[in-house]
Amino acid sequence: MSYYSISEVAKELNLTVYALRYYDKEGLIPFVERTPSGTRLFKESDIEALKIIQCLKSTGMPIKEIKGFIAWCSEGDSSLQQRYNLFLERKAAVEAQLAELNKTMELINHKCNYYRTALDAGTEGIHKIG
Amino acid sequence: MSYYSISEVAKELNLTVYALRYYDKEGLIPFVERTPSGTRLFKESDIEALKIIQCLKSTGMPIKEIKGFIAWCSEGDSSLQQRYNLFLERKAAVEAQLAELNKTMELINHKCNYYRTALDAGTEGIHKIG
DNA sequence: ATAAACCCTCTAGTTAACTCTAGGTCAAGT
DNA sequence: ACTTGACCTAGAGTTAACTAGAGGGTTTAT
Repeated sequence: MSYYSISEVAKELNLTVYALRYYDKEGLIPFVERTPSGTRLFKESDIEALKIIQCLKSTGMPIKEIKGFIAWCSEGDSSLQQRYNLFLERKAAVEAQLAELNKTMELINHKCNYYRTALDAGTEGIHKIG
Repeated sequence: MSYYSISEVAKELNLTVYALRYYDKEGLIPFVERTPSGTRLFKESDIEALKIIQCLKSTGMPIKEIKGFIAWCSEGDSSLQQRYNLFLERKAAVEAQLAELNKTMELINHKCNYYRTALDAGTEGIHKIG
Protein backbone atom coordinates (compact mmCIF):
# COMPACT_ATOMS: atom_id res chain seq x y z
CA MET A 1 0.00 0.00 0.00
CA SER A 2 1.56 3.27 -1.09
CA TYR A 3 1.29 6.75 0.33
CA TYR A 4 0.92 10.20 -1.19
CA SER A 5 2.14 13.54 0.12
CA ILE A 6 -0.20 16.45 0.68
CA SER A 7 1.05 18.24 -2.41
CA GLU A 8 0.55 15.16 -4.57
CA VAL A 9 -3.01 14.84 -3.35
CA ALA A 10 -3.60 18.55 -3.89
CA LYS A 11 -2.42 18.29 -7.48
CA GLU A 12 -4.47 15.18 -8.15
CA LEU A 13 -7.70 16.60 -6.73
CA ASN A 14 -7.09 20.05 -8.10
CA LEU A 15 -7.11 21.87 -4.82
CA THR A 16 -4.46 23.58 -2.68
CA VAL A 17 -2.42 22.21 0.20
CA TYR A 18 -3.93 25.01 2.25
CA ALA A 19 -7.40 23.68 1.52
CA LEU A 20 -6.39 20.13 2.44
CA ARG A 21 -4.93 21.24 5.77
CA TYR A 22 -8.07 23.29 6.35
CA TYR A 23 -10.23 20.22 5.73
CA ASP A 24 -8.09 18.30 8.18
CA LYS A 25 -8.39 21.01 10.80
CA GLU A 26 -12.18 21.01 10.30
CA GLY A 27 -12.35 17.28 10.91
CA LEU A 28 -13.13 16.09 7.39
CA ILE A 29 -10.21 13.68 7.15
CA PRO A 30 -9.40 12.44 10.67
CA PHE A 31 -8.32 9.08 9.27
CA VAL A 32 -5.22 10.40 7.46
CA GLU A 33 -2.07 8.88 8.96
CA ARG A 34 1.08 10.72 9.99
CA THR A 35 4.77 9.99 10.15
CA PRO A 36 6.31 10.16 13.65
CA SER A 37 7.37 13.71 12.82
CA GLY A 38 3.85 14.79 11.84
CA THR A 39 3.86 14.70 8.04
CA ARG A 40 0.53 13.53 6.60
CA LEU A 41 0.48 10.27 4.66
CA PHE A 42 -2.50 9.91 2.31
CA LYS A 43 -3.66 6.47 1.22
CA GLU A 44 -5.65 5.67 -1.91
CA SER A 45 -8.77 5.31 0.24
CA ASP A 46 -8.19 8.80 1.68
CA ILE A 47 -8.22 10.21 -1.84
CA GLU A 48 -11.49 8.38 -2.50
CA ALA A 49 -12.94 9.89 0.66
CA LEU A 50 -11.83 13.33 -0.50
CA LYS A 51 -13.64 12.76 -3.77
CA ILE A 52 -16.85 12.08 -1.83
CA ILE A 53 -16.19 15.24 0.16
CA GLN A 54 -15.77 17.22 -3.06
CA CYS A 55 -18.97 15.69 -4.36
CA LEU A 56 -20.92 16.68 -1.25
CA LYS A 57 -19.40 20.14 -1.40
CA SER A 58 -20.55 20.56 -4.97
CA THR A 59 -24.11 19.82 -3.90
CA GLY A 60 -23.88 22.93 -1.75
CA MET A 61 -23.37 21.13 1.55
CA PRO A 62 -21.39 23.15 4.08
CA ILE A 63 -18.21 21.72 5.55
CA LYS A 64 -19.62 21.48 9.08
CA GLU A 65 -22.33 19.11 7.84
CA ILE A 66 -19.88 17.07 5.82
CA LYS A 67 -17.93 16.66 9.03
CA GLY A 68 -21.03 15.14 10.60
CA PHE A 69 -21.27 12.66 7.75
CA ILE A 70 -17.62 11.69 8.18
CA ALA A 71 -18.27 11.10 11.86
CA TRP A 72 -21.21 8.84 10.98
CA CYS A 73 -18.95 6.86 8.67
CA SER A 74 -16.66 5.98 11.53
CA GLU A 75 -19.60 4.87 13.66
CA GLY A 76 -20.22 1.87 11.44
CA ASP A 77 -23.48 0.18 10.56
CA SER A 78 -25.52 1.94 13.25
CA SER A 79 -25.50 5.11 11.14
CA LEU A 80 -26.41 3.47 7.82
CA GLN A 81 -29.94 4.86 7.81
CA GLN A 82 -28.76 8.41 8.56
CA ARG A 83 -26.18 8.24 5.80
CA TYR A 84 -28.75 6.91 3.36
CA ASN A 85 -31.13 9.73 4.26
CA LEU A 86 -28.34 12.24 3.81
CA PHE A 87 -27.69 11.11 0.27
CA LEU A 88 -31.41 11.14 -0.53
CA GLU A 89 -31.53 14.74 0.69
CA ARG A 90 -28.47 15.63 -1.38
CA LYS A 91 -30.08 14.03 -4.40
CA ALA A 92 -33.13 16.21 -3.92
CA ALA A 93 -30.89 19.27 -3.50
CA VAL A 94 -29.08 18.55 -6.74
CA GLU A 95 -32.35 17.99 -8.55
CA ALA A 96 -33.52 21.40 -7.36
CA GLN A 97 -30.27 22.98 -8.48
CA LEU A 98 -30.59 21.36 -11.89
CA ALA A 99 -34.11 22.68 -12.26
CA GLU A 100 -32.95 26.15 -11.28
CA LEU A 101 -29.99 26.06 -13.65
CA ASN A 102 -32.22 24.92 -16.50
CA LYS A 103 -34.50 27.88 -15.89
CA THR A 104 -31.46 30.14 -15.90
CA MET A 105 -30.32 28.57 -19.15
CA GLU A 106 -33.65 29.35 -20.75
CA LEU A 107 -33.41 33.02 -19.89
CA ILE A 108 -29.79 33.15 -21.08
CA ASN A 109 -30.83 31.60 -24.37
CA HIS A 110 -33.56 34.19 -24.77
CA LYS A 111 -31.00 36.93 -24.19
CA CYS A 112 -28.61 35.37 -26.71
CA ASN A 113 -31.38 35.48 -29.31
CA TYR A 114 -32.28 39.02 -28.30
CA TYR A 115 -28.73 40.24 -28.81
CA ARG A 116 -28.11 38.23 -31.97
CA THR A 117 -31.12 39.72 -33.70
CA ALA A 118 -30.27 43.17 -32.34
CA LEU A 119 -26.77 42.83 -33.77
CA ASP A 120 -28.21 41.73 -37.12
CA ALA A 121 -30.39 44.80 -37.15
CA GLY A 122 -27.60 47.02 -35.88
CA THR A 123 -29.76 48.32 -33.06
CA GLU A 124 -31.61 47.19 -29.97
CA GLY A 125 -34.49 49.34 -31.16
CA ILE A 126 -36.15 46.50 -33.04
CA HIS A 127 -37.08 44.87 -29.73
CA LYS A 128 -38.47 48.00 -28.20
CA ILE A 129 -40.79 49.14 -30.95
CA GLY A 130 -44.08 47.51 -31.91
CA MET B 1 -47.21 53.64 -14.94
CA SER B 2 -47.24 52.42 -11.37
CA TYR B 3 -44.48 52.23 -8.80
CA TYR B 4 -43.47 49.66 -6.21
CA SER B 5 -41.80 50.17 -2.84
CA ILE B 6 -38.55 48.46 -1.94
CA SER B 7 -40.32 46.01 0.36
CA GLU B 8 -42.86 45.10 -2.34
CA VAL B 9 -40.05 44.38 -4.77
CA ALA B 10 -38.17 42.41 -2.13
CA LYS B 11 -41.21 40.24 -1.50
CA GLU B 12 -41.89 39.73 -5.20
CA LEU B 13 -38.32 38.73 -6.04
CA ASN B 14 -37.82 36.78 -2.84
CA LEU B 15 -34.90 38.78 -1.51
CA THR B 16 -34.44 41.21 1.36
CA VAL B 17 -34.66 45.01 1.37
CA TYR B 18 -31.06 44.91 2.64
CA ALA B 19 -30.00 43.06 -0.47
CA LEU B 20 -31.82 45.51 -2.75
CA ARG B 21 -30.18 48.51 -1.09
CA TYR B 22 -26.86 46.69 -1.34
CA TYR B 23 -27.40 46.14 -5.06
CA ASP B 24 -28.19 49.81 -5.43
CA LYS B 25 -25.07 50.83 -3.53
CA GLU B 26 -23.02 48.52 -5.77
CA GLY B 27 -24.37 50.21 -8.88
CA LEU B 28 -26.60 47.41 -10.17
CA ILE B 29 -29.77 49.49 -10.34
CA PRO B 30 -28.75 53.12 -10.97
CA PHE B 31 -31.94 53.72 -12.98
CA VAL B 32 -34.33 53.38 -10.03
CA GLU B 33 -36.12 56.67 -9.41
CA ARG B 34 -36.57 58.44 -6.09
CA THR B 35 -39.15 60.67 -4.46
CA PRO B 36 -37.94 64.16 -3.51
CA SER B 37 -37.36 62.81 -0.01
CA GLY B 38 -35.19 59.93 -1.24
CA THR B 39 -37.53 56.93 -1.17
CA ARG B 40 -36.89 54.52 -4.03
CA LEU B 41 -39.63 54.05 -6.62
CA PHE B 42 -39.38 50.83 -8.61
CA LYS B 43 -41.00 50.54 -12.03
CA GLU B 44 -42.05 47.33 -13.73
CA SER B 45 -38.98 47.59 -15.97
CA ASP B 46 -36.75 47.83 -12.89
CA ILE B 47 -38.17 44.54 -11.65
CA GLU B 48 -37.43 42.99 -15.03
CA ALA B 49 -33.86 44.27 -14.80
CA LEU B 50 -33.56 42.73 -11.33
CA LYS B 51 -34.70 39.41 -12.76
CA ILE B 52 -31.86 39.57 -15.27
CA ILE B 53 -29.49 40.42 -12.43
CA GLN B 54 -30.73 37.39 -10.48
CA CYS B 55 -30.27 35.27 -13.56
CA LEU B 56 -26.69 36.42 -14.06
CA LYS B 57 -26.01 35.91 -10.37
CA SER B 58 -27.26 32.33 -10.58
CA THR B 59 -24.74 31.64 -13.36
CA GLY B 60 -22.05 32.44 -10.79
CA MET B 61 -21.27 35.92 -12.07
CA PRO B 62 -19.98 38.24 -9.34
CA ILE B 63 -21.79 41.50 -8.64
CA LYS B 64 -18.88 43.66 -9.81
CA GLU B 65 -19.11 42.13 -13.28
CA ILE B 66 -22.86 42.44 -13.39
CA LYS B 67 -22.34 46.11 -12.66
CA GLY B 68 -20.21 46.32 -15.80
CA PHE B 69 -23.02 44.76 -17.83
CA ILE B 70 -25.51 47.26 -16.43
CA ALA B 71 -23.17 50.06 -17.43
CA TRP B 72 -23.00 48.66 -20.98
CA CYS B 73 -26.79 48.62 -21.11
CA SER B 74 -26.91 52.35 -20.53
CA GLU B 75 -24.35 52.94 -23.28
CA GLY B 76 -26.80 51.88 -25.95
CA ASP B 77 -26.16 50.11 -29.26
CA SER B 78 -22.40 50.61 -29.17
CA SER B 79 -22.10 47.88 -26.55
CA LEU B 80 -24.36 45.35 -28.25
CA GLN B 81 -21.47 43.11 -29.26
CA GLN B 82 -20.00 43.08 -25.76
CA ARG B 83 -23.33 42.24 -24.23
CA TYR B 84 -23.88 39.44 -26.73
CA ASN B 85 -20.45 38.04 -25.95
CA LEU B 86 -21.21 38.23 -22.25
CA PHE B 87 -24.31 36.11 -22.62
CA LEU B 88 -22.47 33.61 -24.79
CA GLU B 89 -19.87 33.31 -22.04
CA ARG B 90 -22.59 32.90 -19.41
CA LYS B 91 -24.21 30.20 -21.55
CA ALA B 92 -20.90 28.33 -21.64
CA ALA B 93 -20.52 28.77 -17.89
CA VAL B 94 -23.98 27.34 -17.24
CA GLU B 95 -23.31 24.44 -19.57
CA ALA B 96 -20.16 23.66 -17.60
CA GLN B 97 -22.08 23.85 -14.33
CA LEU B 98 -24.74 21.53 -15.69
CA ALA B 99 -22.10 19.02 -16.76
CA GLU B 100 -20.51 19.21 -13.33
CA LEU B 101 -23.83 18.83 -11.52
CA ASN B 102 -24.71 15.83 -13.64
CA LYS B 103 -21.45 14.18 -12.69
CA THR B 104 -22.21 14.93 -9.07
CA MET B 105 -25.66 13.43 -9.50
CA GLU B 106 -24.15 10.24 -10.82
CA LEU B 107 -21.94 9.80 -7.78
CA ILE B 108 -24.85 10.62 -5.47
CA ASN B 109 -26.96 7.99 -7.18
CA HIS B 110 -24.20 5.44 -6.74
CA LYS B 111 -24.07 6.25 -3.06
CA CYS B 112 -27.84 5.96 -2.75
CA ASN B 113 -27.62 2.47 -4.22
CA TYR B 114 -24.69 1.62 -2.00
CA TYR B 115 -26.59 2.56 1.14
CA ARG B 116 -29.89 1.06 0.05
CA THR B 117 -28.30 -2.33 -0.52
CA ALA B 118 -26.28 -2.00 2.67
CA LEU B 119 -29.48 -1.29 4.59
CA ASP B 120 -31.15 -4.31 2.99
CA ALA B 121 -28.26 -6.46 4.10
CA GLY B 122 -28.13 -4.79 7.50
CA THR B 123 -24.43 -4.05 7.10
CA GLU B 124 -22.01 -2.13 4.98
CA GLY B 125 -19.83 -5.21 4.99
CA ILE B 126 -21.36 -6.60 1.80
CA HIS B 127 -19.62 -3.88 -0.18
CA LYS B 128 -16.26 -4.38 1.42
CA ILE B 129 -15.91 -8.09 1.09
CA GLY B 130 -15.56 -10.09 -2.10
C1' DA C 1 -51.40 65.38 16.38
C1' DT C 2 -49.33 61.49 17.44
C1' DA C 3 -48.01 56.83 17.00
C1' DA C 4 -47.10 53.02 13.85
C1' DA C 5 -45.09 51.55 9.95
C1' DC C 6 -42.61 52.70 6.40
C1' DC C 7 -38.49 54.73 4.26
C1' DC C 8 -33.47 56.55 4.31
C1' DT C 9 -27.96 56.59 5.06
C1' DC C 10 -23.87 55.11 7.19
C1' DT C 11 -21.19 52.01 9.23
C1' DA C 12 -20.04 47.94 11.53
C1' DG C 13 -20.57 42.93 11.90
C1' DT C 14 -21.20 38.22 9.97
C1' DT C 15 -20.18 33.91 7.55
C1' DA C 16 -17.91 30.45 4.85
C1' DA C 17 -14.09 28.75 2.93
C1' DC C 18 -10.24 29.41 2.21
C1' DT C 19 -5.35 31.81 1.89
C1' DC C 20 -1.28 33.39 3.56
C1' DT C 21 2.61 34.47 6.84
C1' DA C 22 5.78 33.53 10.38
C1' DG C 23 8.50 30.57 12.58
C1' DG C 24 10.08 26.12 12.89
C1' DT C 25 11.18 20.83 11.83
C1' DC C 26 13.06 17.31 8.94
C1' DA C 27 15.12 14.40 5.09
C1' DA C 28 17.98 14.31 1.09
C1' DG C 29 21.54 15.72 -1.81
C1' DT C 30 26.65 18.03 -2.43
C1' DA D 1 28.27 20.40 7.55
C1' DC D 2 25.06 22.77 5.07
C1' DT D 3 21.67 24.19 1.86
C1' DT D 4 17.35 23.21 -0.39
C1' DG D 5 12.78 22.08 -0.57
C1' DA D 6 8.81 19.99 1.41
C1' DC D 7 6.49 19.45 5.46
C1' DC D 8 4.36 21.24 10.02
C1' DT D 9 1.27 24.52 13.36
C1' DA D 10 -0.96 28.64 14.90
C1' DG D 11 -3.05 32.41 13.89
C1' DA D 12 -4.05 36.51 11.13
C1' DG D 13 -6.03 38.22 6.74
C1' DT D 14 -9.15 37.98 2.65
C1' DT D 15 -13.35 38.05 -0.07
C1' DA D 16 -18.11 38.18 -1.41
C1' DA D 17 -22.48 39.11 -0.41
C1' DC D 18 -25.07 40.22 2.47
C1' DT D 19 -27.17 41.55 7.35
C1' DA D 20 -28.03 44.34 11.11
C1' DG D 21 -28.14 48.37 14.17
C1' DA D 22 -28.13 53.28 15.16
C1' DG D 23 -30.14 57.44 14.31
C1' DG D 24 -33.29 60.00 11.77
C1' DG D 25 -37.02 61.54 8.23
C1' DT D 26 -41.91 60.75 6.21
C1' DT D 27 -46.45 59.07 5.38
C1' DT D 28 -50.77 57.12 6.99
C1' DA D 29 -54.36 55.84 9.99
C1' DT D 30 -56.83 56.99 14.11
